[in-house]
Amino acid sequence: MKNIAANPLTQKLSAFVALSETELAVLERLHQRRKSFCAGRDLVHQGQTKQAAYILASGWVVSYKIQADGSRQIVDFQIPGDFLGLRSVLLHTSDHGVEPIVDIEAAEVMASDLLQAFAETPRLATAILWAVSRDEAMVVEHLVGLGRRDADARMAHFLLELGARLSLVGMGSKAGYACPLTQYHLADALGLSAIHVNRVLRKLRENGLVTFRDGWVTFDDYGRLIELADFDPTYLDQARPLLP
Amino acid sequence: MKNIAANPLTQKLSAFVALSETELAVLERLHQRRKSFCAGRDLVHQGQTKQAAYILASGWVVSYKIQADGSRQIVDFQIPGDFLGLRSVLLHTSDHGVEPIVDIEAAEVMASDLLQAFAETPRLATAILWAVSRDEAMVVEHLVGLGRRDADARMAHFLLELGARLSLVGMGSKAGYACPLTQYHLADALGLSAIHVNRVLRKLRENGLVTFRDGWVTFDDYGRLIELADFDPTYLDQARPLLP
DNA sequence: CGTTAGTTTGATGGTCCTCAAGCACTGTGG
DNA sequence: CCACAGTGCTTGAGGACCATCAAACTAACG
Repeated sequence: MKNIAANPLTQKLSAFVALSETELAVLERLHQRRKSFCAGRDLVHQGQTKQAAYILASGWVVSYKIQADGSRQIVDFQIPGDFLGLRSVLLHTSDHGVEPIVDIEAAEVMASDLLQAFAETPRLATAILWAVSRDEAMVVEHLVGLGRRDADARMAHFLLELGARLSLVGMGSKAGYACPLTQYHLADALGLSAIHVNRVLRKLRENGLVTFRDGWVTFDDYGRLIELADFDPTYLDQARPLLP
Repeated sequence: MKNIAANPLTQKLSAFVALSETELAVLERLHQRRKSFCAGRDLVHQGQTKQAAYILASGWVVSYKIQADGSRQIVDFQIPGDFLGLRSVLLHTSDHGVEPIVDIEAAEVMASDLLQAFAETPRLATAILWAVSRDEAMVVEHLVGLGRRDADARMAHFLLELGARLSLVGMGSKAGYACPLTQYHLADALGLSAIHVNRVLRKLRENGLVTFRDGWVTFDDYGRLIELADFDPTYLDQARPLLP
């Protein structure tokens, strides 16, 4: 038996599909072309036409769009095990920018690598498509939050979802997680001003729900936080494996 | 030469890929299992576990999520040529509801039909993946609008995007388009109250930008509307075909 | 030890929500 | 034919939520 959680993508997929030796090997092969990028230097520029897709191996990344007036909307954060820039490859042009929040390592994957892997192992293909669909579902949930949740519920939901995602790759639990985001990141993700983010965080902390401080998120009352956020982890937290 | 625009999906894809006879035939075959559904009766319920995917042949459809407090957020509208419920098939459970706005016709497609079509015609597979990626890009743009645009720009952007999509299937132009949506639909899509939607529409109309009235959208000043909305149709309006 | 990035607090005001009510149009049944 | 209910559109008044401006504070870093 190999080391099951050699990389975070494998770990994530293993939670939902029992992977065979062959499939584990294919996943490992996808991780070969490792590259490092340092924090703050855009990995992909908005509007860039030629680029590859990546699998994030370590570190945090942010995907965002800049408006004409200079304001920024963060679409999603990527954590280890997530794909970067898949859509950009298909559209042949990137509609958004991608920036490492901390120094990261990522494996470059060509469209051809992926197609070959799919042809070899159909079950793996299904697992990866599941992961991509899950990412899409998260974006939709994010959209709902921006449209129909007030600032408190939005923040609560965001912190809970991030916690659930991190748990899947062994970087978090119902107690909390390490988090390199600044309040400015939260503001740009949640469609709020950084000032209001600060007030919301204070309120949640004073109400004994969750603490965001010194690069660490602590759930003080997981149950009440879920209630406030109307958080339904179904789409993240598949109860049983999708494939036999 | 066959009738090129036998169905709206073919018409949409033809704008970006020169399709061969074989590919046209495969697309036609996907449309075989036609079904009709009447307005207002949910096609897919939020949380439903078993269902198929569809290609919309005629009519308008809305995808939405209902919150615990009863409020509704519309994620997207589908128009002829669009896919319905593709993600739900992969996730094995629907995270959103799907409701026809008017009486519609849709072709049911099984996952297996799609996979077979992909295997037969790789170029068609790429074209369809492009269409799916474009849908995703629209959801992202919608998210940005909710997070970072004020009500006026949001409305302007929405009406412009819809116009561009409809033009691709021959149902609209830079002059305007027929539109069966109510102001309540707009409110639920844009994260506003119906009352505020009404005021915004009045303002846009009085400023000579766009008129939304009696089931018809008329662009009174396309250029200024684009400027107000910061609308960039790149992601919808591929300048040159993606494939030779 | 000044600079910079990030956090915190206060004051003021605008955007947009909520409540309330009226109007126009359509279809229904007495 | 007319009362009626239902749906969708329109307008007004008051107020909540959150943005903006201004400024102080901390910690890290060269």
